[in-house]
Amino acid sequence: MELTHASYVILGLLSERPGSGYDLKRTADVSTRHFWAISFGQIYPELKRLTEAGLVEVEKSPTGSRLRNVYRITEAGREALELWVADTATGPFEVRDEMLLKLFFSDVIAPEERRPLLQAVEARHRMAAADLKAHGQKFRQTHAREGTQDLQIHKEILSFGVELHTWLADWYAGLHARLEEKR
Amino acid sequence: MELTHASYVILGLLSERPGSGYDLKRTADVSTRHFWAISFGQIYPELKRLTEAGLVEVEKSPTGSRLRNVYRITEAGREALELWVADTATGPFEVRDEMLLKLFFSDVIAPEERRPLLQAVEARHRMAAADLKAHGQKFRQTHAREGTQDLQIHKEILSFGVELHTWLADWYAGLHARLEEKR
DNA sequence: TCCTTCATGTAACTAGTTACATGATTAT
DNA sequence: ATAATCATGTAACTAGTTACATGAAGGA
Repeated sequence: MELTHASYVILGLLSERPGSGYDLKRTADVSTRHFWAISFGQIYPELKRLTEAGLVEVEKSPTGSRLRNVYRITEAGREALELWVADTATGPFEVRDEMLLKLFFSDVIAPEERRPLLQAVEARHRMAAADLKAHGQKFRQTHAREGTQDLQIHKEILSFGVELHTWLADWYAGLHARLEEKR
Repeated sequence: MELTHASYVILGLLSERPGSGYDLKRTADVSTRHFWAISFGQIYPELKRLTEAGLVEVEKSPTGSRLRNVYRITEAGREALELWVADTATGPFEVRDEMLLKLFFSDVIAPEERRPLLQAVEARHRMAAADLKAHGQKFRQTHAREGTQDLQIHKEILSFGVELHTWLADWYAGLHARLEEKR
C-alpha cells in the first residue's frame, strides 16, 4: 500500500501516544498543522486503510454508548515510519500566500492603498506568532496530562514557527519602511 | 464569474505585459511560483474562462503555421485585479514541508540518523536561496528585453525569498548545533 | 435546559498535478 | 540531423476541503 503524507502524520502522532481519530485531529491542530494540516475527511478513511495494512491496530473502547475507537501503532507501522523519517530525500519547502501575491502585483494600486495591505500582513504574522506560542502551551499540557515525555525536538519545531512568524513580521515592517523612505 | 487564485496570478502577470499561455507559465516559474504556483493544466482553461468573462482579450498571432494566442488584460480585468489587490482581507500564510514533518517525528530514529536529515534541509534552503537569486536575474532580463520597467516591489518580493531561505538555512544550522551540544 | 465537546463517518466538491497528444520553429 | 524550445490543449488522477448527518456525554 502506498503511504501519503497524511498517513505519516497519523503514524507519527500515534507513535507518541495511542488515540482516537478525534484525538489525532485535536493534536494535529496544535502541532503538525502548521507545516502539514489534515482534516477529518482524511483521518477516518486513512485510519481504516492503515488498519487494513496492519500498520495500526484498533481497540474499541466506548464511553457508555458513545463509540470510541482507540488506534495504536504496530511494529510494522513503526518500521514504516522510521524508514520514511530516515530518508533524506524530500519534497520542497512550499509556501502559499495570497498576500505575497497581492503585494507582488501591488503596483496596480496607489501607494496609499498599499500601506493598509502591509500593515495587515505584519499584523497577521504577529498574531500567528502569538497563536503558535499558545499552541505550544496546549501541546505541552496534553503531554503532561498523558504523562508522555516532552521532547526537545517538539519544542524546537514549535519555537521554529514562532521565530519564523516573528522574522516575517519584522521583514514586512522593514519593507514598509523602505517603501516609505523611497517616496 | 468567480475568480480563483490562478485567475489573479494570470491577471496580475498580464497587467504587466501581454503574452501567451506559454509566456505566462515561463514568467510565473521565475516569479510567483515561489508563493503561488500554476500549471498548464490551469492556465489554458483559465485563459478561456477569463476571455469569456471579458477580463482579458485574445489576439491570434501565429509564427508561421505555429499557433500563438497573445492575451491582453482589459479595463474590466484591471479593475477586478485592483479590487482584489486592495482588499486587506486575506487567507493564511501556508507552509507545507515534508522535512519539517520528518524532523518533528525524528525521535523515532537515532541521533546519528537525524544528522544527515538536518544537513539535507540546510542544503536545500541554501540551494533554494541561490536558485531564487538566479530567478531574479532571469526575471529582470525578461523585463529588460521587453522594455518594461523593473519595479521596486518585484525586487523586494524576490529578495524576500532569498532572505527567507537564508534565514531558514541558518535556523537549521542553529538547531543542529543545539542538538549536538545537548548530547 | 442548553451549549460545548466528544465522536464517527460519508458525499460532494474544488484545486491542482501529471501524463498524454500533437506538432512547428530554432539553434547547435 | 537532432535536440531544445515554443506552443496549445485535454484527460485522468490525487489531494484536500467543506458540508452534511448523527448522536451521546458532560459542564454551566
